[in-house]
Amino acid sequence: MRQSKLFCKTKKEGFKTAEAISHRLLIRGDFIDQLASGVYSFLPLGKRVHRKIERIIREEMTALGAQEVYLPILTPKRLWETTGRWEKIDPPLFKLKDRHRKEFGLGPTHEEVITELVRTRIKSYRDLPLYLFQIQAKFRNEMRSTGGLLRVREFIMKDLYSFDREKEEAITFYKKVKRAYFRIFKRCGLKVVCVKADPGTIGGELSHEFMVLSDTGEDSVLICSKCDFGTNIQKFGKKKTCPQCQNRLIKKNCIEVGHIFYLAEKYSRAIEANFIDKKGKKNKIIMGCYGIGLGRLMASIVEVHHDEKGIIWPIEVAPFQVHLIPLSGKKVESQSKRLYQDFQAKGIEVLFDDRADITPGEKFADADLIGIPFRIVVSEKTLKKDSVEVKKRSEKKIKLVKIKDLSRSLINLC
RNA sequence: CGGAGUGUGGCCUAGUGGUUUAGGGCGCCUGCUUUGGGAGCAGGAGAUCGUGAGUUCAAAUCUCACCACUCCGACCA
Repeated sequence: MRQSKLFCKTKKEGFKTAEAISHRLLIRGDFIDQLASGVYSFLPLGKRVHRKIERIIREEMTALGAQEVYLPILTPKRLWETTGRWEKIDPPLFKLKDRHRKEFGLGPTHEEVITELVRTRIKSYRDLPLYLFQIQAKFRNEMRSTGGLLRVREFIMKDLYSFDREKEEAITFYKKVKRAYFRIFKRCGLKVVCVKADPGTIGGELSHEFMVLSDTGEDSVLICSKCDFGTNIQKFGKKKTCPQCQNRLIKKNCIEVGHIFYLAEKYSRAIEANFIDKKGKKNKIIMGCYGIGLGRLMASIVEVHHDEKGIIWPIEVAPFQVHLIPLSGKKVESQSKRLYQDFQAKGIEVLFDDRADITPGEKFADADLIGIPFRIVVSEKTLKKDSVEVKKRSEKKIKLVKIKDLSRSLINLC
């Protein structure tokens, strides 16, 4: 992508009342634009990052044997009444009426919808287990939105739903999802703590939250200073030492990026989603549901990976892998164009700062703000040695690399 | 929903009743110059001072109402 064509206007100053660092940096870097409180547009850079996160999640879901579906956002009132959540769900539904005065809710989660879908076509134990997921918009009528993308009213969420024959099978899958979640967050460059949680209005018997440790977090957890133990503060009471290794527990702020629930029969009972087992007996389908908020995850990555100059994207979620920055000069121009084409041919995602009449300082400042992992500077100085400068966004040191060796070393790094 | 705060060109802001036909910086447009950390000079465009009502000879400035956004509480991915 040529930066001169990129729909992105970075700002030198963000708005001062925003508390969350991710909020300020994503706005300044023009990744997102706010339309209303808790309602955001994703601009090309932001959309690219979001798509990378989607890709990671989609891969991990597919690896679990789950199949992707699309479920409606506009959902009829009667479906919500089967579980009593038309009135009771918290945060409340966004409700609206059609021209015939029929009532609908904008889906904040899809247990009812998917259970209804599965009910009409799963009748036999032979059809189970079944795992379906969706990556789409959810609407939540929150009391208040906060911290940019950290808590919003419209957002893209991955929801996975599991349908099993019995508890043991369902719990085994639950554990598999838990491991998949750790992989997802790791690929996003995040260390998470998984803690036992309260099922809330989703309901069910067992649930775990995945927490990213970050000062901006609204939640807090107790983590062990030595081992990997972590727990919810309310659940743990006043104890000060780790039950696993007896070392000291520390309180940390955190952001909830994922939540998994073992639902058992809660929804299959209400919606009468049954199957016939081997012995010909009717049973309720055993369910689980597993959510990740993509925008919140994206903001959490920024909360963890940034410095005073801007964002430092982990390679797998970066909007581009390489930021190619030519300084002035005829030779520089032709050489960098060649590099740009070469990278594209090799499948390296590159943002080419071909903007004219922009001083080096401004290019560098933008590069630091946008946070692409590798920066390559081409200048008269470097070309005298048939080289370019390669700098990692996460490091201070700059390396001179011979142009003939460049593509190969980059492919290894990306 | 309760509490606190803010609202002045796209962004950051000065201005707290009267030479304010609202000032500056960034950004934008034109021309020249410049090119290793957000450049320089010259010229230019762009604002019903959140909205409405009121007080006053006079309102961006005071009063009231409404709206919007931010932050704290509760809830959540």
